[in-house]
Amino acid sequence: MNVPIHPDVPTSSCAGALEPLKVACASCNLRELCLPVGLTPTDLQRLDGLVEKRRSVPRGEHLFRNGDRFEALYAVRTGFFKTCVGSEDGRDQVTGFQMAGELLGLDGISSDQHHCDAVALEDSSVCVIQYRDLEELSREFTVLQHQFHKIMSREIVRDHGVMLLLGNMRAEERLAAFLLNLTQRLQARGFSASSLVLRMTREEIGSYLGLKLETVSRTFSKFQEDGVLDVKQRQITVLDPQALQRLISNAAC
Amino acid sequence: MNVPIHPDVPTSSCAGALEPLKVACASCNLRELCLPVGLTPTDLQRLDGLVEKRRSVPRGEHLFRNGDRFEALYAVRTGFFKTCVGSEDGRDQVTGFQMAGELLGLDGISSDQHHCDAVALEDSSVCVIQYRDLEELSREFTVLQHQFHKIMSREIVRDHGVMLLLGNMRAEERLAAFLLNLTQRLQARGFSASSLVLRMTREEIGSYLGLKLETVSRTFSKFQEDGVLDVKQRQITVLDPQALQRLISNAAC
DNA sequence: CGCTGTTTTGAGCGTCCTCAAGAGTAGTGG
DNA sequence: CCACTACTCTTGAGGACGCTCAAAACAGCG
Repeated sequence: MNVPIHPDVPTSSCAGALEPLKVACASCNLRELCLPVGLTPTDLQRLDGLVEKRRSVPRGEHLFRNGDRFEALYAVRTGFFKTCVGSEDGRDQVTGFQMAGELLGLDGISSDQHHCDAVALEDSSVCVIQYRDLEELSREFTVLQHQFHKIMSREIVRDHGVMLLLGNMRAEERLAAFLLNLTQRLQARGFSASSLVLRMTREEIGSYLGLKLETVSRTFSKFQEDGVLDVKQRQITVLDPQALQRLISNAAC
Repeated sequence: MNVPIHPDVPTSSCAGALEPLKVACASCNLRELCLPVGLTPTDLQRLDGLVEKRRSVPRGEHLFRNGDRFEALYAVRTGFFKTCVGSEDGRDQVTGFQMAGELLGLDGISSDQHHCDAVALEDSSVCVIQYRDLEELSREFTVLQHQFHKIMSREIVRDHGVMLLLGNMRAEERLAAFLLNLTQRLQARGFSASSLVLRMTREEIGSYLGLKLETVSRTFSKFQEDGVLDVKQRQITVLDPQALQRLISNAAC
């Protein structure tokens, strides 16, 4: 388990059942990371109708699949997801890992059907946001509209960063960038920046980074030899974060 | 020059000066590819205020740069662009090539500043769409709002496709996918599907595909030897499009 | 405890990169 | 019109990085 520093951040242990429980964004402790960033408390009240229900997704299950009809976006409440796209000939590529407060399903807007699979990597729960409702409400709330656009744009910027990684970096640099990104996001959620538990396999990391699982494993081992990491299976301790940073900054040297 | 089949599609030859000429989307022959897809002619009339001016960008010049304040989106009217992101240590990655009817600048919404460079690869002209105006109008026109969301989502889906390419494909497959994508987009704009002129260097293609320019050149040569392409510098003729298709479908075999 | 899936590690190989030279093309100015 | 320069593209030879194939160690779970 990743150790929560802020005790009010939800952990997997409080994953709810799949009842359509009314959950107000106003009282959600993820509101500073999630869709309603920037909304005033009074706006938030009126937003209650938007997130009408939760859905829990057990580890290994799909939240949605490539080809599914698109109707809703999903905000991760607890747990951890991966998204992946597949090529015509069966290979697949992990396109991202999503944690609490992050949005899933944006790919579906383009043609009213999903273009990737979303799979829970641990027992998870999401808030279901009907896209029609979001469109309607964002016509009324300028702040919500703007925030939604920002989230989509941020996803585009993120994807461009991944392209840079896949197109230009070597194995060590890719893994370093991946780990730094993970720790930063965990830190923003109140977890330790130096100790983390990977929710995904070496193969999934490899798929995301454009590497084979053996290469990922070897690179972890090398980081351990160099004293940069302590690796015990999926339990990772970052001993020298600056070494990771140097890898991706001085990469050309 | 790519040979227009539909004579009403604009070519570079009619690139305008930089006067703030009033250009109505209603009378633009790109309207079926561009932002106002799906709007009725009467809606289009009311949209006139949105695209208030054009801007022409000579070959080699920047439309915007990483770090520039974000204020507007740009719809390519004529010409051809590349976008690229740079890493901390100076390497850069081409993240896309944009042609007539495609939107530039979506990356800027995330933090009110641009996160990539946009460079004209030939003398080009763009329609300037003030983002504030677009937000405002899309609150009024549901169709416009939805179309805009679709365009952002499509960009995300496209980026995921590029990740798949960069993460899983080998050099020949990457170049085949690139060429098929280009010819399809040119075809949608009324150009030949078999004959095209590349607007970018081997190095830029390589950067986009995560390859070195020598590898791109070698792969072009191999395609020529195999009778799949005819390559005369940047003048490309696709002799066997199905062979390209097979490369990316049967890739694993 | 045995089964299964994940991870580690080794050895050999292939694809693409690096370095380098030369040919082709475009733009500039005499 | 032709040299001159700068840039782009092609092609070759050698090497490096990551992949493939394979086996064994390890962890999780019924």
